[in-house]
Amino acid sequence: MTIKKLTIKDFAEILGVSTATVSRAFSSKGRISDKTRQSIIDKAKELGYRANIHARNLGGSNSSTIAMYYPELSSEEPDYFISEIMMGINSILAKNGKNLQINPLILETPDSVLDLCKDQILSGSTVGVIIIDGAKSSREMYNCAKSCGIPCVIIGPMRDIKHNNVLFDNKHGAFLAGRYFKNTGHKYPAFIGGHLDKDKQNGFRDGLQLKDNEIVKIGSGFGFRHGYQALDVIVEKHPNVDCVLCANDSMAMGFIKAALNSKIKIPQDIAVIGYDDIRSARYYSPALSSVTLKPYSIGETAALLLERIIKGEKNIQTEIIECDLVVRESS
Amino acid sequence: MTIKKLTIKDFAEILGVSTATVSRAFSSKGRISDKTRQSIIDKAKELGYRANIHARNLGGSNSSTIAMYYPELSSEEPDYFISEIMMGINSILAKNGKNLQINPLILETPDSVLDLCKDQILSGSTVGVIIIDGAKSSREMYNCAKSCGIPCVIIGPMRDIKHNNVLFDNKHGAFLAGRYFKNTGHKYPAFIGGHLDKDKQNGFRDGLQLKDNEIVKIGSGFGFRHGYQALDVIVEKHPNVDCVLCANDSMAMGFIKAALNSKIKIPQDIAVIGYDDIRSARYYSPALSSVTLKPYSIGETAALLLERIIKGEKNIQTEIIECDLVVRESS
DNA sequence: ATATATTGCGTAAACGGTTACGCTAATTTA
DNA sequence: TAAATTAGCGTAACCGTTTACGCAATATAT
Repeated sequence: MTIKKLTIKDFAEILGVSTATVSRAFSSKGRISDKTRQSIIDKAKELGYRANIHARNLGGSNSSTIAMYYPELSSEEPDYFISEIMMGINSILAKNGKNLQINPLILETPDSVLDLCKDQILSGSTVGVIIIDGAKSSREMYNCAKSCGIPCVIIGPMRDIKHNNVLFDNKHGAFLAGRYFKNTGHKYPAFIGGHLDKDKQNGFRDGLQLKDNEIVKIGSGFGFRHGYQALDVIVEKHPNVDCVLCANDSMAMGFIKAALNSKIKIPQDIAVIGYDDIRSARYYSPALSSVTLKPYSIGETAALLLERIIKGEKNIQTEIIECDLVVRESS
Repeated sequence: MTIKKLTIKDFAEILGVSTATVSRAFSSKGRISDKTRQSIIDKAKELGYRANIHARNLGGSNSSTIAMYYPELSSEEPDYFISEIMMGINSILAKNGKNLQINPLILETPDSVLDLCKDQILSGSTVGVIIIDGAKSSREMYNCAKSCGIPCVIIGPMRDIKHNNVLFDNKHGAFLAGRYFKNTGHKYPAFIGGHLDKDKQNGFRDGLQLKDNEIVKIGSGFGFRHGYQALDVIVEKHPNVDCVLCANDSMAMGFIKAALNSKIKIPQDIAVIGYDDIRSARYYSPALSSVTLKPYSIGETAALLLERIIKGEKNIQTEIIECDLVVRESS
């Protein structure tokens, strides 16, 4: 049933031209008359000729797929923040005829998977790489791409990388939340988030003008469930907490839901601020206050940046994503 | 800066063996002693030799990337349903050393993009295909994969395809919602959703035991925003509506948010049921009633199915995803 | 008009692997 | 112990492109 693929040789023969001419018709390089090119393209459509991608890449032209690596923090709950970034990236790439290949990097990514990822990069199967920081192995992937000279942009707070990345200042974002709580007269803050959130913790502390030990810290994961469970800890061990910053919006929603279930009023009893401002935040009720990172547009920005690098621009300045506090109903 | 890649020839020469032997060390076919294989693998790790993926594929072995095509209904709002499916798929694939390549099919996908997608399939750049139905061109991609003899599973309500797909019975799901509304004494139903939702509309109608024209239908898109806007239409044109089924959860959340903003009580004034049961549904407040499709596990199921097909199983029965109505606080 | 540059295309050598085939050495069978 | 089989490896053809190079024909400059 599978039809034998038409190769360039067959196709060229039918047309009575050389394979080189056919190849040139589809490439932007090389010399060929417009007339010939057009007639070849037409004929290709008619006969269903398509160049084999692998042969193409082997031959020298370069691939059109971009690899993306993202941390998979939880396997049971989807990460909307990353999903939104991904969609943003893809919206740009698809426009320009590129494909996105996505690779989860779990906390303890097995070597086998890491190997496969490196294969992609090392084999030139990929023209560019976008890494969302967060996994232990993200750094490794970055180094791998770098040492291969493959265009690469990093999304996240990898501070030491000065060029070609899109960075958001989590410390500042959390600072805004802290300052807001202080200004609105809240006294007993809690931070819900994981070990990866040092920046946010510090910013929050500074905004509140408190010491580290004056802030309750709870954290075991990043999903709705973890936010939900955090309420118990607050109720049982820290009942006087009156404001909470969550490291992402999912946790904030989980937390609020648990609070409402326990007849705790949001924001009257506890004011809550989330982080990332995923699309659904404003539709939550109470509408979620959040530090806005605009994940969809982060994705777009990253993709655009990558395309500039691929085109050859050098040392592009890091794009800093402005983060703002959007106060809605939950605080 | 870019290091010259070690080719199989160079590598073989260093080891003092032939390229064939090196190749065999990494493939599962061919005859080679365990001792030689091990020493080659060790040496490869040491020297950093990696086979070029394109050459590999050209030579004859097959790729390890799976292409996924999904409809991009809205470019401004992320589709959590699809994101969750995607994560589910990837969780399985990553475990088995495969990569996922994702390709949005927008309503009017330009030919250029479609071409690129077909390239993937036709060039054998891909071992398998997963299609989420919904875009006009999904069918086209399906036919393309089929005619190339490439393993393919479809997620969605493409009824006429009897084998190798993951199907959910939207008509039944919506029926459950309709019946529930009827049983709980609701009289004036509305359906919010787009033109793609004929099945849901019909099922809803049957569950309600009403005629088509007795149900208000509103719909212009699939995002939070569209749900939000739908409320205006209800308030202005159909003020007696007392229950609403939305074609997905995002719209339901948007709708509820708008209602709450207008002091309309959910579920007392209007009962709302969503569709898909995305992860955040249960954390919404009021917790969203929804027809559960468990998108994450749909993704897992599809990936598992595809792997069986790739392994050679034939005519695997369609996996039917049971849909259930989960009643929470919004209805 | 001739000299020179350019255009359009074909020939054939890469690109970096896989694998059919063949040969020798080791093992099994009778 | 000889014959038959098998295991282990090398040689070289092949996968389907791209592209450097070369040559004629055409366009441009002098």
